[in-house]
Amino acid sequence: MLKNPNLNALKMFDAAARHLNFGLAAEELNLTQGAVAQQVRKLEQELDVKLFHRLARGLALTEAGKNYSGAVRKAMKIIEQATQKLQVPSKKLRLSVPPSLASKWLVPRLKSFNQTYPEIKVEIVASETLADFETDEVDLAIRMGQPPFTMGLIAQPLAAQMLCAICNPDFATRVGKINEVEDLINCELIHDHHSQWSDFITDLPNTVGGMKFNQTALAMDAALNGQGVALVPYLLAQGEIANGRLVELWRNKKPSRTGYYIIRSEMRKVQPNQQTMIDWLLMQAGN
Amino acid sequence: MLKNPNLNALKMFDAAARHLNFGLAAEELNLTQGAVAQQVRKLEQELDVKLFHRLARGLALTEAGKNYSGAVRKAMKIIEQATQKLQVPSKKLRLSVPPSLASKWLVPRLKSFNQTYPEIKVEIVASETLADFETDEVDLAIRMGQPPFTMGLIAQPLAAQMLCAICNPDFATRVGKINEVEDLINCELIHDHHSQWSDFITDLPNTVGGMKFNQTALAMDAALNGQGVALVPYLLAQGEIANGRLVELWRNKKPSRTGYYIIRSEMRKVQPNQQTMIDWLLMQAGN
DNA sequence: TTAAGCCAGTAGTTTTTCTACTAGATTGCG
DNA sequence: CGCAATCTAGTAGAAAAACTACTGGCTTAA
Repeated sequence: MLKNPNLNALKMFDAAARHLNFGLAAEELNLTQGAVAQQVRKLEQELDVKLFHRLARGLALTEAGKNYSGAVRKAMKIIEQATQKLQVPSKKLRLSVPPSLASKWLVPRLKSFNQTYPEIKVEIVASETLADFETDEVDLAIRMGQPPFTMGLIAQPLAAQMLCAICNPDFATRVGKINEVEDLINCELIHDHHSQWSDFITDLPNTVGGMKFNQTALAMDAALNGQGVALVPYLLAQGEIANGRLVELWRNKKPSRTGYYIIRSEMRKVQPNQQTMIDWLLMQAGN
Repeated sequence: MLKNPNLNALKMFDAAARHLNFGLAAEELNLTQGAVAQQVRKLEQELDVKLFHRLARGLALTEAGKNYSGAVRKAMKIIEQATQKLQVPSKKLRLSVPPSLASKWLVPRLKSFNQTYPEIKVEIVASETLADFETDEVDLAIRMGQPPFTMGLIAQPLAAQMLCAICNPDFATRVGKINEVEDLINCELIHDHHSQWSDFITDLPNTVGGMKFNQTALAMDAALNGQGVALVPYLLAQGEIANGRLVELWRNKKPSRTGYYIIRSEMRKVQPNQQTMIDWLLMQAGN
């Protein structure tokens, strides 16, 4: 009662105030003349204020009505604009990526994306988990793993895992040529939190240490630094191998369904921006 | 559809966004939790935008929700304020007065009113007709006449008409003392649009001219100027007679119901401001 | 493990809102 | 002067919406 005008009635008042004619206002709102007249009448009762002079031909705003209509018009405009803005799909694109893929693969290439699509504002969320898909409002994600992922998500392969053993050139000359992965058993092996050495080297002594990192990117940095041999997805090392800063000692060529996947929500349909990003990612990964 | 969110649902969204809790929002709006949740859900469908993250305990605004809520809050505030202002009775008081009464009686005294009641902003509408009571949004009016006035109006006597014949002192000495009104028949008679000389002087020759004005105030001015004798309501001349600038040659002492009345609408009830004005007017008129 | 807090969902009732008309008032035109 | 056009007021009844009262499920805190 105190601060409670019926807002839908207010909208009718606004239309009526603009047209100074219930019929035209009704037309604008896809209603009948009676509906608008009735609502305005009720509004006037509710507020206990006369808003219009009813003339034989049309309406005229009262003093109070004039003041009120100004404010109401302003408020309606704000809502209208905000609503419109809401419905224009945002040009932002939030991408959730594992931290190591972000630093070693995505970020170096992102400049080219920005140059090609300057209108798309990319936001990178470095994250390992998928739980944030909803709450972080991520549009797309890249994850390591193999299908099926959680229910409600759609996965599309980006690149196979293809682990490879890498070290820097100096270290490589020290190791010499190897034939099998097992030959590396006596090198300093650098571990990350996936620590998949044991999948390839049986009888790996627990004691044999080397460093351990919680991120693959850090393991790679250590390898670049000559601190040992790291086992990392080929995708991450590709660049550094090509420019000679890393040497590929071995690569797992066995095909596997495990790999990087582009993940998106089943709920929302793909926006053009998102499709652009997906295409670009696939191209960058060589598909 | 395009620019058509249900505004009442928007109000619920606003409340929910402030409390981040449907239950509390519902309490604020005197509704149940379900009603608010339902409306917000519908609003989200309508806009095709998720506004809240539903968490196990409470709500969190989405990115879109945050933006929208800001705008909506602003709009609601505007409406709230405008509505409040609307319901505070205006401190304005619009008074419709016959032009001559305004210039010769009311305006000279208005200064004292303003000093006594500085918080009341008085607006004078000089007008002869009563038709404007509705469309001009006049709070009170003063009119010459006799009851009953138009239906729907309440009249309260302010002062009797009490016509008097006046001229300036010089002119008065020339005329000399008179016993009856008819003695004035040979003077220059000044007429206004009421032209009531003929009510008192029978056999008034049409030809006898003198000046004619469409406002009593102008007739009075002519009399002040020594251009003749005017017949005006005593109320208007009172001041000038008291200060000696006019001389009263004759006064109609016969009582009559015709006079100045304070008129107000039967519809609206008397506001305190209006009562103040009525009391002040009566006092000024000597009641 | 239980209790409490909070959202989602649903069926059914209550309330509101719309429509379709009719009536009355005023204006403009022939 | 009277007829046609234009508008608003008002009303009853139909249609639509909004609200309540619950139930169920999930999550956190004790």
